[in-house]
Amino acid sequence: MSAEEVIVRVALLSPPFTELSYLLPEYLPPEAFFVGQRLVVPLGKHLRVGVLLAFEGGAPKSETKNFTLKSLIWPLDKSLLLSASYLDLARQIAKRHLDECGRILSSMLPLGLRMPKAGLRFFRQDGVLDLNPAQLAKVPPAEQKELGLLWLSGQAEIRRPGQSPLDAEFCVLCSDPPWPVRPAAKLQQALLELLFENGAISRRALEKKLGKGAGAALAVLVRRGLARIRPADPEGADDKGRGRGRAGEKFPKGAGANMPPPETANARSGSVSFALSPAQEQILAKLRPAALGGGGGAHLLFGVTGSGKTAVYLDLALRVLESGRSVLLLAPEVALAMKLKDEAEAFLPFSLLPEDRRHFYHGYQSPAVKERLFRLLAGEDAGASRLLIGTRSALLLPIKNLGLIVMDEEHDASFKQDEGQINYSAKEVAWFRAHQEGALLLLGSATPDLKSFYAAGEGAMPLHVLKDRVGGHLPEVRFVKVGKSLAAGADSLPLAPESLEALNDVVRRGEQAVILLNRRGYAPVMYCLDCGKALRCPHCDIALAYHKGRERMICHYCGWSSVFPSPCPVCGGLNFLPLGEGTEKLEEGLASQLPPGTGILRLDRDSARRMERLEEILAAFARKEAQVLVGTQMLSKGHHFPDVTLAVIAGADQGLNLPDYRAAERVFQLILQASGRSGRGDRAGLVLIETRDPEHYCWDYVRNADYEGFFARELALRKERRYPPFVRLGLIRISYAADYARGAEEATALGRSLRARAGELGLTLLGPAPAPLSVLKGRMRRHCLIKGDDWQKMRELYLFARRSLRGEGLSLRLDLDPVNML
DNA sequence: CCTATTAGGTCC
DNA sequence: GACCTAATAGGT
Repeated sequence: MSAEEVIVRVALLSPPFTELSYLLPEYLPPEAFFVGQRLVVPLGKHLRVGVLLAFEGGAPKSETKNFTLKSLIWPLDKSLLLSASYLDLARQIAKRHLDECGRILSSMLPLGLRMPKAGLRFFRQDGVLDLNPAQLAKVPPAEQKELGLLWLSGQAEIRRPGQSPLDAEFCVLCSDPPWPVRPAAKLQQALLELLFENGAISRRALEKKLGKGAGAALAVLVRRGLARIRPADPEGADDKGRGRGRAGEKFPKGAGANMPPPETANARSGSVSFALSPAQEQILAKLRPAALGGGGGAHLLFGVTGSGKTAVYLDLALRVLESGRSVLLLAPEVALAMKLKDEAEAFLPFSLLPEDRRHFYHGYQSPAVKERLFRLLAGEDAGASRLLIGTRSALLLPIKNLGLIVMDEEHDASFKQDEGQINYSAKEVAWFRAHQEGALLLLGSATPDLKSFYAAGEGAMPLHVLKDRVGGHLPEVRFVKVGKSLAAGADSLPLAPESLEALNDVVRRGEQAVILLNRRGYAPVMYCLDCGKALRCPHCDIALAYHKGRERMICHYCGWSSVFPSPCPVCGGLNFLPLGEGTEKLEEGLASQLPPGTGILRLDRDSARRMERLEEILAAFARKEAQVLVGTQMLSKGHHFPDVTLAVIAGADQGLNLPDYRAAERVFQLILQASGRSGRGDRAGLVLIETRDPEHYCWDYVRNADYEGFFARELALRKERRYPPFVRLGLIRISYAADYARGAEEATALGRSLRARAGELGLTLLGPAPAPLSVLKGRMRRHCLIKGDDWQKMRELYLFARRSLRGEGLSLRLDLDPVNML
């Protein structure tokens, strides 16, 4: 076999995400390639980006394969971007979830790094030659050879896309619904809805989604000030240049207002002091050596709201940075990450850490910004210490030389990714990263995940407790029984009379209140009075929620929406009755029940889809432009409003009856977090919890903010019912097209054979039962719940399930330790 | 008998 | 995911 025939293994970064083998092209020597390099490869008629995973040593086993190998086209990296440890991370996750490495990598990388859109520029004697990968593939061999030489001698560069104005220009929404456009302007409507749902989008993507003519519609919207076109990369190289679109920079001053401005911190750089309490000192005495020793491992910090966990994080961060290693601080939400950033900025001396080594990262940032930071961190030599603050996705950046990872609010469900097809958890990535780097992983929460707290109790990880609130008092908690207003009509009171009274008092005293209702929209159900049916999503077996502001009926599970009002699809009737209430209706109803002129703001995914709007709302409330803030669980987390003295939690029971073994834990965490919003200043706080079932065991512990009591009680229940942390839980999700007649039968048959196999493996298998959301996005869904004590056995069972499928129309997914049981 | 539609498998 | 192929249904 000729020596030139080198074969490489490549993981594709777009569907089908499989690993495939390619020959190296003749025009480049093997030395031009390395593991971790991104490559343009041909697949069928198209080009894809793949990552070089390995060089396949031996000669091709041609007799076993009935296809001819193709050569890859061209490398996309000149220097190492995806390090061995980065690939290892992806491979580990892939292995644990029985997924393709390529799919995992693709979910980890910024958009620009997965696209074969790059342009290659060659510097020849006679001038510059620009080629895209497709053109490159068609260049005659002799010339390819010449280009190969140019590449090797450094006379070539890879140009990122963005040349075309279609890619460089992003459309962004700059107004909120309802939009003043003619109902007949279908395209404009669709465009606005698209921007509302997806955020900023490039013009190319826009034209692809909405077809030709989208450009004209966009022009109209821009002219009318409803949308705007901005560069793909608003945080351009000249960082200070344009203030407008820079997401992260103008966070409400309210959040960090009690902190000294950065200049102050800078001035006293040498001896930074955050007056630490004895309790904090005591904990730090143990954590500092753990963080500085380089031994890695995870620690749990359990500290009630307001006990000063942040001070502990920042002190540790400071020490680790001083020791020359990098620090990653994670919060479950952008707004919280920003708050953390403000606090860090005030606390950490600039002399220790200049601007260019502090980074902020979150999902709202544009792909170009994400890619720039990715490249910056990947190109870094291990050495410089950096501070990176952000949300869960920041974990996927290739930051080197990590000494500390902090996950604040570690119990938060948003740390487990659940969108789309990927379901790995940030915590698992954090564990692995910490292990790789010998970094300390610090999990902090006022209401730790039961599993974490249990693990700590079992000695699996050290536990540190901060018991005392520094400043502020525990709020008083009262329960308000809501009666049988269930059948009452649309004009019933928005809240229980007792809550309204307390709310009025607070407003009259000039203080502030937050009201939490975990249901967005105006009304969760809309009945047709003519045929008595509720409006339903055509793809899911779910009632559509009425969103008054957007003038639409929306499916909260798949996002499908239709214009409202329009005739009932069943009977054509035009008389409707909205039933139940969401944040929109609550906001509206409150206006008439409070003193005239009372400011009411609403914070939920509808009102704060655009990040600028989220900031505006929080800032306006912090400036006391409104007395009442109504919102979903978005506002339960961590925001600090000193003048809030009342928190009303409406519909507190909703969560309790969900078909999920953690229902009580979630409600407990949510309410404790939310009640932490009340009475953080020097005035006493009051928390009112509206419930139909004041007897529920959960409330006893909520009343006294007794996490440990709740923990003990809940743990006993879990043990009795065989749920985590006493067993491990897995879910095999079975789905099939809704019109596939044999689906139910085949699922049952599969379940039968799985049960037998599960027995052999020592696992318990329940189901397949219809999933709680049994029809979603036009697919029937069933679940098999697996209980056992061995993840590997569950993987085996899943593999068995895949193998035993014989062309049935079923599709399967494995979800280990599911967060979402619906 | 011919064309439009769809299900299923493959891409290296 | 996007494409190709074969198999099918429906239409003239």
